[in-house]
Amino acid sequence: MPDSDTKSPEIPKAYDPKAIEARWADFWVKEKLAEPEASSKKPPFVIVIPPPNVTGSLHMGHALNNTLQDILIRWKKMSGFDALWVPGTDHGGIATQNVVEKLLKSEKKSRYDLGREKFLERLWQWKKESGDTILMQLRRLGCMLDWSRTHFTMDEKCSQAVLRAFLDLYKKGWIYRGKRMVNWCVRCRTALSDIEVEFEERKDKLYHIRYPILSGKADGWQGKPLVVATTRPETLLGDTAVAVHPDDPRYEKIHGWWVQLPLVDKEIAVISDAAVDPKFGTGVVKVTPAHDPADFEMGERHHLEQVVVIGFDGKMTPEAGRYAGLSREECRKKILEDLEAQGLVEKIEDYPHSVGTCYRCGTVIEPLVSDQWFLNTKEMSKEAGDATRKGGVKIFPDSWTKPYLLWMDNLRDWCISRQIWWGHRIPIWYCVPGEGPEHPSLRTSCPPVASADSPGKCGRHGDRSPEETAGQHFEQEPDVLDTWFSSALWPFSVFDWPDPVPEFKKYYPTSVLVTGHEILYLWVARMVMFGLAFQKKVPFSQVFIHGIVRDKSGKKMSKSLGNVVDPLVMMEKYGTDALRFVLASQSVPGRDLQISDDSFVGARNFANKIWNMSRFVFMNRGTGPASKDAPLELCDRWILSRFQETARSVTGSLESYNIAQASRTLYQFLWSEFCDWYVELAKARMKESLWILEQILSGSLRLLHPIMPFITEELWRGLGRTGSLLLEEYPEPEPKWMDKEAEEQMAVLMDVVSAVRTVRSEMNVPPGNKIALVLSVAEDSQKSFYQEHLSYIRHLCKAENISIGKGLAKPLKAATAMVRRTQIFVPLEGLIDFDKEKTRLAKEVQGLEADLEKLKARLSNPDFKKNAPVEEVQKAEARQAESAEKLGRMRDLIASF
RNA sequence: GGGCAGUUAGCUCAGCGGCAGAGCGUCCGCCUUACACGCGGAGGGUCGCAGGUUCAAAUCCUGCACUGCCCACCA
Repeated sequence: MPDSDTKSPEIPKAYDPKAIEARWADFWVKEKLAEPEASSKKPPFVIVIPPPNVTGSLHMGHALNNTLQDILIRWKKMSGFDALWVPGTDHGGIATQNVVEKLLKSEKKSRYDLGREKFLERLWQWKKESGDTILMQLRRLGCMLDWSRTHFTMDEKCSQAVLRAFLDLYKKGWIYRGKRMVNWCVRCRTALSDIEVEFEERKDKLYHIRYPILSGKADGWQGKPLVVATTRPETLLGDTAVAVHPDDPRYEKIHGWWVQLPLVDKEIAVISDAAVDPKFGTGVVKVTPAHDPADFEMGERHHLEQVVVIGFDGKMTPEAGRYAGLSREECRKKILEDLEAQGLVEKIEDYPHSVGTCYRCGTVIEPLVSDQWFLNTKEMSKEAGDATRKGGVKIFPDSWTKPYLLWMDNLRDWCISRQIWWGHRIPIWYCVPGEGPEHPSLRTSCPPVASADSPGKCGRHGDRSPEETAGQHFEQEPDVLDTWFSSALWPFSVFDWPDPVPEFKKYYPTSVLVTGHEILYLWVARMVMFGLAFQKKVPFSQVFIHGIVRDKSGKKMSKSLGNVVDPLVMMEKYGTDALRFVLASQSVPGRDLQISDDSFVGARNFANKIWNMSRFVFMNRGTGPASKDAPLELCDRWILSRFQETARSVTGSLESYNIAQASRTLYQFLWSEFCDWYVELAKARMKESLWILEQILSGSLRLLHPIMPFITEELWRGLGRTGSLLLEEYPEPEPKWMDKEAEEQMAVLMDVVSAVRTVRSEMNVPPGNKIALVLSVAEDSQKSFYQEHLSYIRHLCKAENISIGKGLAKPLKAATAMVRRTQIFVPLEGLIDFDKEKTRLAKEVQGLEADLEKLKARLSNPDFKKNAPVEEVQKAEARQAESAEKLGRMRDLIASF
């Protein structure tokens, strides 16, 4: 018996991804297959990568995001498009600065110890190491990125784009500086925008605190304190009023009274404001204008004093008197102790509520008043919303359109300044006299100057004599821009705007943006706004939103939870194609992905199955030439038809971004149809089948290539082809090979074979034993059909001496007896009851016909078309077409019996 | 408080008007000359609950329950 391993020593029995992956990844780069053909007449298909932050290495979310993009790029390239995928990385603002600060911490240093310049040097050094790692890892994933266009959000070109964009917006008056309450992270020591705050549900306490009443002797209030409810007793030190709802009958007599602020020698007024919810707590609220956004606004309305008791470092300020220097948490504890001591705590309730935290470090946000730069997005967001409503930006799945528009329509001004050092320094210059407060704006009375370079003079001092302006110099705004500012320019900064490369016209707007829903507002919405503002065109016409990678139990993967599945480890262990297949086959539109270590085994096995199926074909090529001219018989017609249907379905799924469906269709076809049935049948008639085997294999490799590029390239070579699959055409379904009759007939035979196998198994006939088979059919007319395909049944059931008769039905007991003589009797009457099937189908056809009649009547009614909403009419028409098509299919099916 | 998903086999999930499915796990039998990372077979389901529409509902509509996510100045 010839051993297959000695027969083809160069093809190992088990697929070993490691042996080939690096080779192909290099090949694609070396052959410049990812570079577009700008001068070709092919229509462009362009994706710009969501640039990973340079914070470390590739995680599963990156692997998913980039696998999906690569699938689209490869598919479109094979489908005749001029495909371009632009790579790059993001400086990542706070996220990256935090990473380096953590490194410094291990050296027991802070960024202030190093100073701005030295600290930035460290960051650039880190960027160099981390950024290139990520790009290399993307290459290992197989990503067909055009590396010659790699950008970094802080490189020279992107910085030019940021500068230009800032100055344009500043000139329009949309960027302004203002003293506002912002979300302050006391750990990162910077302001954050509203969407950079993440709310976290916490089991907290609601403290009811007594504020003694000082004035008034109206009925019922003698000696009683006013009780306020708060979750933050420590802010009491900054209270400048208490408030009630104007129409609250319980408190209508006490408006304008005075109460004693506990622990502080201070009297504060009772004000009335409609923002107070009478149903909350006691209906009385303490007002701390310096430390709560709602109170801040209330303070503005009532001209209340702002008493800052918590500083930018999260510690109590000197204003907090004897509590100064304590942290927020310590202060709360101390305050409560002191209040208890004075009997001023009425009660403490459990109170679950959500607390704002920093999206980068998780520290509880402190609302603080500070000077910040803001971008008024009113006009931009309106334009962006309208563009989306008009269909200029289509979001898949559509369920995200509504929340996206809701956000866009309710935008408040964007706080774009950050008090960190890593990022684009704001191009504003102040003309200042000399030493003084830290921030240059506090040292000058001159208006700030927006400029690309350090300006030589400001508007006010420009025409004065040098003596008058002695000591005057210019200092740049120390703040940097929110990292998402440069991200919002990404779709055109990668093409070197404001001095774009010549092919910019062809490649902008891009085709599709592929991203997870967690940055829909943070990034996608802002790209649309900036695209319209600076290019007058939306940056992409489609947005493909994929899910978030979660662990086995549905939790988000995070280092702190220790539930991360590292894509690099999985690639190493199971192969990159297996990783890609897992991610692809789990990417159901609108759903998050749940991935665990063992998700990969199935995908690895699938790769191995394809490997061995191909190996089988290769082995048989050696036995003789494939005969193109062998007449096609049923199983050939069947598999050819199934292949066309598979190609049709896969393309359709890809077009609607249903990557999971495309992957599963291919899996099902290759394993359960091609391998399990056709390849088995082919063994009995290799000479006649070889050509079809090769055809289907070659087509399948092409169909599968975008999802599993490595193994398919390797097998393509094994098939004796040269070049890359990327240069081959993506299979299109050919109607001439569609064969409903063959599919129906094969389905019947497959059912028969299954039935026989079941009986064999139930009767404990060893798989190796041949059996004699008696098939009992319902009608004489069916005999010829089975007779004609006896060889299939013989081969797949290991049967010989098959006899077919009509009405041979006997109880299964009889079959048992017969098995002893290795004869199996299989009644087919019950298995495939043609009459019953026909009746069922006839009923369905009747239903469809009735439905169609009704629709027709409705649509031909002129009143309906006139009065019904447009969508209603369209829906009816669509349903009519659908039903008609289905009816046709049904009738064909019945006819095939 | 508002919005959006989800609830289908022991587990993870497809299906989304026309015969309830896959992978994994379980059980039985097989190293059948591509593959034991494999082959054949079996068992396993009131499709969350309650109504409604329909000739026909896991699928469409209404309500409810639970889970998750997003949004909101829950002091």
